[in-house]
Amino acid sequence: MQTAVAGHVSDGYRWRKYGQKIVRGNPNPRSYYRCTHDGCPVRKHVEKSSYDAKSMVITYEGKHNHDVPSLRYGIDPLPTALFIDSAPTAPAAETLNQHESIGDKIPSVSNPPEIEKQLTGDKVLEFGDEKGLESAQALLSMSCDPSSGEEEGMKSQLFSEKSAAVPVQNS
DNA sequence: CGAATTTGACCCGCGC
DNA sequence: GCGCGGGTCAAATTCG
Repeated sequence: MQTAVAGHVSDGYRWRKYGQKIVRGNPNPRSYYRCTHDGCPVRKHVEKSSYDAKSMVITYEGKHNHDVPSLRYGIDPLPTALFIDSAPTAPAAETLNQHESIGDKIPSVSNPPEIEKQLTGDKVLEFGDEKGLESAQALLSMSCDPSSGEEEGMKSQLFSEKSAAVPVQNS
């Protein structure tokens, strides 16, 4: 599954994975993506929540200085699928400390995907387990897309020129 | 053939 | 001053 992701437009933009690393406090690997667009400095870090494999933390750095390459995905607002927390990574890290030995428990807990079904709606359900990650990125990114973005309030949190970590719940 | 993903190693920064 | 962690870059391999 190498050439599947980049070619795939998760949020209207194309991302090239340039690295992956296991970070302390998270049993799950963190993936590093960069926008493949010419001259676009945007970077994106994607990692699963430390204790909830169904939650994803997507951190955006920078802002796209170009238009969306292709918008053929019905960019409908999916606020219900978006979970913007004011303190995204912090709680995750703290929670992790409480479960030092959850290394084996996490995978077990990731079985019941019913909760996110209600939260994420239908779109995410179309994706498989791993595909779900991409769907999360799509949902997240679509909402903060500069072209479709209308709510400056939300844009401020996600794009403000700073990094925005957004925990997304999906399967 | 070209583009993208994966894995490993190296470098930089921060904390103790 | 040393150690640890995080992040980025580069090379190799694989798929479309």
